[in-house]
Amino acid sequence: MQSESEDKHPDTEIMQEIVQTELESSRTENHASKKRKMGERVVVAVKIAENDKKQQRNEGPPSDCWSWRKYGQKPIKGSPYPRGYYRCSTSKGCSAKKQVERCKTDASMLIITYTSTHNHPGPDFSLPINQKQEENEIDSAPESTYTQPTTPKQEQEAELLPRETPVNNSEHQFQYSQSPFSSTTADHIIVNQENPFQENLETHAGVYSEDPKSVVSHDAVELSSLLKPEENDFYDELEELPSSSFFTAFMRSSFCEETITVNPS
DNA sequence: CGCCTTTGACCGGCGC
DNA sequence: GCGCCGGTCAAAGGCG
Repeated sequence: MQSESEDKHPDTEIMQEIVQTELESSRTENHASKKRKMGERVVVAVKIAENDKKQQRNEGPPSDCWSWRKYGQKPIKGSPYPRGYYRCSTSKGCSAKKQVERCKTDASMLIITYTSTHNHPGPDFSLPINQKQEENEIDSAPESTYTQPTTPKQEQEAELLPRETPVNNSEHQFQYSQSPFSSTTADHIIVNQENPFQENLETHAGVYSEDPKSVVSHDAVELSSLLKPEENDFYDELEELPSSSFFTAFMRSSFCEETITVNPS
């Protein structure tokens, strides 16, 4: 499988996506007690093109501007498809990981779970080396308090949006460090609306910030309709997310190139 | 030669 | 305490 090496030429046709997060930690101790300790997670459901043989046949993860190295694969109980474990190989020491699995009821749907964060700018980023180093230093603290998930989807979405949101310098740098994106991916993305992300921005991001539950459940319905009942608890949890959660912040950052400040402390 | 995937083993968390 | 399960490690082999 050389799908990773073909990363820069994604075949993935992204038709639909649902983004959700889980918060780690003491604040969600009930959840934490149920699941293993894990950092912030961002789950992205990606529908791949039906004619995408590579994606259909195998677990070739949707491409993005990061390079990922597979470090494991495990069959998941209750799912006919294995889950692949990937680690960011763009930068040594980057703790970003992702898990790729298929929706068990819809093989064309990939469930990608991002964990941890990239502690380095994206590969195509035009930041000067010394600036990258600075950011690495800044974010080198293993359990950085302002960790926020970085998803390639985020990058792709951002690329589709007009960059009309200037932010102040330091924040902008951070945003880049957490959410770099490459122009090499966007032209491969086919969406089923003229500007779905713009619409998302208007219809989702705004609502998320006010009432995440309603939107989350709305989106969850779409995916949960594809899932077997036992998978729905996944979304049940989601609905319990605090409204001021990192999820809200993530959604904001996902749909617009705005700086977010995640500072739990 | 370096980087990647594959795959079985290992480990720790969790439920019973 | 035990077994199940998910996540990670690491050796081996492949590929460009």
